Amino acid sequence: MTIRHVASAAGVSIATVSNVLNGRSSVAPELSARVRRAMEELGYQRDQVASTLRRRQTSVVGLVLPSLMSPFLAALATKLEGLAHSQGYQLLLGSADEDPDQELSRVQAMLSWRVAGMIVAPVDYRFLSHKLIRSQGIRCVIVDRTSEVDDLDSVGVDNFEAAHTGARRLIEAGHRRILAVGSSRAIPNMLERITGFEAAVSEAGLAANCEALCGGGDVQAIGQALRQRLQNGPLPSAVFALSDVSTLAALRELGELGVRMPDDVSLLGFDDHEWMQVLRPPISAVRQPIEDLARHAWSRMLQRIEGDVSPVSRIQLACSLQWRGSTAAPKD
Amino acid sequence: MTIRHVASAAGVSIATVSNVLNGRSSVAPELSARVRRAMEELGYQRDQVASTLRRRQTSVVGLVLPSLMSPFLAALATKLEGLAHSQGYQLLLGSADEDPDQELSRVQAMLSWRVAGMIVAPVDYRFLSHKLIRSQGIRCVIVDRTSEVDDLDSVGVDNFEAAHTGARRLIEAGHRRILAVGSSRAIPNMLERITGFEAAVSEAGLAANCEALCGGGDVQAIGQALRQRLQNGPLPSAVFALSDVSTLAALRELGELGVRMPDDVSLLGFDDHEWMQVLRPPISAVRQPIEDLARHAWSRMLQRIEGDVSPVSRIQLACSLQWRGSTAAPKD
DNA sequence: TTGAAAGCGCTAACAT
DNA sequence: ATGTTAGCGCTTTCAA
Repeated sequence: MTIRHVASAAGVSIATVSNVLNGRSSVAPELSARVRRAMEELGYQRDQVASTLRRRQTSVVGLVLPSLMSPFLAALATKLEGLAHSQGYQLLLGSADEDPDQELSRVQAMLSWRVAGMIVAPVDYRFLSHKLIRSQGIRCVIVDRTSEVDDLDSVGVDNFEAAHTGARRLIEAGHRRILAVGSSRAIPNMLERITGFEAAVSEAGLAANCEALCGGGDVQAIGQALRQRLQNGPLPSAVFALSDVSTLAALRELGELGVRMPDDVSLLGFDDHEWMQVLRPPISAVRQPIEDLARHAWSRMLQRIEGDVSPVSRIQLACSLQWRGSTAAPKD
Repeated sequence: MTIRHVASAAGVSIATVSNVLNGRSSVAPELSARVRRAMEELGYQRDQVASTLRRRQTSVVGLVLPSLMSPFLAALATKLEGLAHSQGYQLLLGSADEDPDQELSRVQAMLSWRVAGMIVAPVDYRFLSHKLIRSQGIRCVIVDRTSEVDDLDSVGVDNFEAAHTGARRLIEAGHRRILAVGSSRAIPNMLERITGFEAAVSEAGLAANCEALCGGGDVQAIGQALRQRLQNGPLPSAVFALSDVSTLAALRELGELGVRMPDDVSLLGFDDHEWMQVLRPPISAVRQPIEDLARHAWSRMLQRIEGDVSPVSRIQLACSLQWRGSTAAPKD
C-alpha cells in the first residue's frame, strides 16, 4: 500500500496524494475527496520511515531512564508519554537498568534513529552518553538525575533544599539521632540530598549523632547496608530515606526489626506515592512534583526542537513535605 | 555524516562501506580496516531510517499498554524492554491511559512506523485496534488482557483458576462472607477472575453471602464503589481484591474504616509487589509470573517475526498464592 | 573483490 | 491546480 496505489486508484499523480496527505497547497476539493476515499478504501497509511527520510525530520523522541521499577520514574515516563502523544510524537523508550553501559547503548540506538529530541535521566554522574549526544548535536534535556553537565538543559528538583528541609523538620520535631539512607553517592541527585541532610544536621550541631548511609541501586542492597548499620549501632530516633527505593528498604528493615513507627523510630521517605498512604501509619515523605517535572522537561525539549537557541537552562523545582503519621516527636 | 563521507574518507565506494557495515561478502581486510577507521574518526552512525526503508525490515517493535502506573504493567514493560534491547530491538512505547481510543491511536502510529512486531495489552474487550492490526498483517501478540480474539497469539495467566484458588483458600480458612472487588467487567481478564471467584463461592454454597463488585479503571473509582458497599451492607469477613489497583483501593478504604487486618477483615490481593510485603500485616496476594509472561510474549512475537506460521497459540500461565499475614481465619 | 546504479516510499522544487 | 522528477541514505543486484 503505497502512495502510488492510492494515486492510481484515484486517478491522480502521487504528488497530489502527497499534497492531500499533508494538507498542502490547494488541491481541488473534488480531487481531494477522491483521494481521501481511495486512501480509505485501500486502508492506506503513510509510511513514516520514508516520510522521515525525505523530510529530514521525525516525530519520534527518545526517553532513556535508569529504570522503570521505581514508581517515581514510572510515573515520569507515563506523564512524558502522554505529553508526547498528545503533541503527535512517538516515544522510543529505553530503560538502562541502572547500568551506565546500557544507558550508552540505548542512547546510541536512538541516535541512529535520528530522533527529533531526547529526554534522558543519566544512570549516574558518569553520564556516559553525554559525549555522544553532544557530538551528534541532538536536542536533549536531562531530567531528574541532572548531572554536572552545563551544556545541556536540565530539569530537576532542588535536592539540597528538599533534604535540608526534611532534616530540619525532623530536628524541629525533636530528633537528635537521625540516620539518612540513600542509594548511591554516584548519583548527583543523591549526593545533593545527602549534602542537604548533612548541612541541616551540622547547623543544628548534631553532626556527631547523625549519619548518611548509602547502599546501592536496588532494594536488597540498600536494605542490607541499613540492616548492618541498625544491628551494629545505636537505634536512631528517625530514619530519613532519600529515594523511593530507599524508603521501601527502610520500611522493610524497620519492620523486620519489629520497631514501631513512630514510637520507636520515625520514618521520613522520599517520592511520595500511593502505597505510602495506605500504610499504618501513613508514611511521611518529600514529594517531587512529577507532573511539573515532566511538563518542563517536555516543553524545554520541544522548544529546542523548534529551533530555540537561548542559553542552556537549569530548572530546579521545589519539593513539598507531606507530614504524616510515620513521623512524630521521639519518645525519649 | 553519511555513508558517502565515510566512503570518500576511506577512498572506497559506498557499496564497500555498506558491506563492512553489514559484515557482508568478503571485503579485503585492509580496506575493511580503513573503512572502520574512517567511521571511527568521523563518528559515523548508520541511519536506521534509511536502512529500514531500503531493507524493508526494521528493528523496532511496538509495545502498547493500558497504563504504566500499575506496578504490574510497569514491571512487564521493564522486562519486555530488557528483552527487546538484549536482542537488538528498539521499543516504541504507548500507554493508552485506559482509553480504547488512545489504544487505537497508539497502534496506528506504530503501524505507520512499520514496526517489525507488536505486543499489546488491550484496554478492554473492545480491542479497538484489532481490526487495524489484522488488516496490516503485522505480527502481534496480545498480553495480559487477552481479549476474545482467536486470530492473534496471546499470553496471559489462567485468571479463572487464579481467582478460583484464591477464593477457595479463603473459604477453607473459614470465610463465609467474601467481597471481591475489581476494576471493570469490560476487561476480559477481570471478568474471568470474577467468574472464577463466583464459581468457587457457588461450589461452597456461599453465593448468597458473597459478592463481586466493580468500580472502574482507577483507585479513586474502585475505592468509592467499595466505600459505598462497605457503608451500606454488612462487613464481609474477607475482601478479595482482583487487581493491583483494587488491592490499593481496598487497603485504603479498609484503613479509612479503621478495621483491623486480619482480625476484623482478611484481605487477599492480586499482583504481588514489594510494597505489599512491608505493610503490617504483609498482604497476601495472587502473584502473576511477570517475568515468564514477558518472556513468552516476547519469544512468540520473535518467532512470528522470523516467519513462524504455526497456528495461533494461547498461552496461559499459572499464578501462585502468597499467603501472608493479611489473611487468617475469621474471628467470629 | 570492488564499484556503479537502481530504487525503497515519500516530499518538495519545479515545470506545466 | 496538477504533474514530473530528483533525491533523502541506504542496500543490493549486477557488471567489471
